[in-house]
Amino acid sequence: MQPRITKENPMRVRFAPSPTGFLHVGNARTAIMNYLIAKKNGATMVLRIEDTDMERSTKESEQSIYQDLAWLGISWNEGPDRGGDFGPYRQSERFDIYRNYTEKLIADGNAYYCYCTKEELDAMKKGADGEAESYTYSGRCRNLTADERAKLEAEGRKPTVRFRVPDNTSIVVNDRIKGPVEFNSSNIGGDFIIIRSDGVPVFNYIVIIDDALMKISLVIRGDDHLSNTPKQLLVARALGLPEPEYAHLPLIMGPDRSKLSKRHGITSVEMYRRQGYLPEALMNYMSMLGWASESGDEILPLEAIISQVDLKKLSKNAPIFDFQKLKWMNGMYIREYPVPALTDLFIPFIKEAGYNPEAIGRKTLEDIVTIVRKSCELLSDIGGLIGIFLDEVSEPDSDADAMLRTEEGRLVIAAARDLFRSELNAGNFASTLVNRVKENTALKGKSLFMPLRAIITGRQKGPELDQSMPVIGFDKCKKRTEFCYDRYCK
RNA sequence: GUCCCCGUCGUCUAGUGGUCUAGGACACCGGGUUUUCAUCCCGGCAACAGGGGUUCGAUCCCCCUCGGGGAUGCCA
Repeated sequence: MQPRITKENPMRVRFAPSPTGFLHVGNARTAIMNYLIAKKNGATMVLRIEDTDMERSTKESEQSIYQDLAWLGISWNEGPDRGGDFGPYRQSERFDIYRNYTEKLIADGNAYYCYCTKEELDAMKKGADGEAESYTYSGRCRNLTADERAKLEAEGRKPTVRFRVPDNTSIVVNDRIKGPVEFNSSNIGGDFIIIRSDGVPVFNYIVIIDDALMKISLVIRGDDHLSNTPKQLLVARALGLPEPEYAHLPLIMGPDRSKLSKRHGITSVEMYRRQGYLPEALMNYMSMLGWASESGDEILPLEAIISQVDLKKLSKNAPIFDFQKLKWMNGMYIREYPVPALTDLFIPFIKEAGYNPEAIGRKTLEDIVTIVRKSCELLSDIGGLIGIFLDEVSEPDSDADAMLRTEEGRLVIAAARDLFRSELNAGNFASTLVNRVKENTALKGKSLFMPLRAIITGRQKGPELDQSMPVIGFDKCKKRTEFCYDRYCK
């Protein structure tokens, strides 16, 4: 994506993850929406790393976020990894910037030092009629004199800095998705901490500074931030900073309607990749979560999604993540993908299943992929299927075993063995085998194919038999037939 | 508790004051094609949370109730 910061097109969006673990699909959706909207409008997309939670933030997480975004096909114009005119793009590298603003807030009387300890705060909460959740900070450090401060300081207390929330002030968030949402400053929880006692600033404070300084015009983020937006807006007003527009995306839910989390299933983008989802499919599914295209089509190329995406069309309801539908969509992508490229995508999963792609050969690989893709919803599904083509003998599974023990099964085994020993050759054995067994046994349809399938593949399900047999090859098919004869017909 | 958001098939959604017998997709069920499983095709099941208004007429507009979610951290 080329940056286009022009007078005609100053739109700037940002994705601001915390590097505290793998990229979660909920965050991925936020990233995707930012990307789609940026693409649609020719906007600049900023990637900002919000790493002020020193305990949980790691460099490895940051790297994995880059990787996961890149895998999805999301690119950005400015960020820690590629620079830009509004850096640094890691909050941990911007503390000097925040310090200046904090000093200004304190000088203007919009913020003050608070010497209450965690323990004292906890005690006050508990004291509040046992209703800890309705407690708001009393503001008891609001008007400390210099002497009082010095005394507290002498006790060895390290102060936090709190933002002084004005009384009874209306704050309206003009949200592009929700519409105008009105809050009153009196019930946003009282004076909130903006600098921890260790000197590290908190998210609610610096996020608005960064958005302003990075000239973000539209903040697209999760719904969970909506309630905190008035705090951020209050900070912006106290500091005289420009306010961005907002679009709060409804949160993605799990099947039980609570915030999607690990206990609902796979939630990290990384795991989707490892399980054999195609980035295009994940991208398609997540992009379309919450709205529908005009035609009603759900499988759309990225360009079509970009041209149709629109914040106004987004549903206000929190969608439930439908693992099944994503899987279906993935299967559709696997079936439509160009075979050479698809083969490349399958290769890691073939290796994982214990087979060596180099030894198999490109031609055979592509033949296998062509046949097998119809039975795959995930790339990893090939692991359970590829052995059919490559193993010397197919050990029958329980279904196949049961089939081969029947009278019909043994009849087919015997007939096939005779044919392999007499008239069949490597030329066109596949179709000949089917037709001659049919003639010799007078079986047809299911009762012909199921035993044959069991003999050749050891399964009752799988890729199309007449296409598979030529790829498996004459020798293996013969060997497997002899194997079955020895086991079931003696 | 308080503040805020949301409420159309099980799920994702389309929909508009009358054209709605509420449409599509996933899932599920049934049928067909495939000399077989799968793919593919066809069909079926299934929803406007409830109650008041406003209106000639409400799924759609307003209010209340109920239900769900989020926020309320020296997390982001």
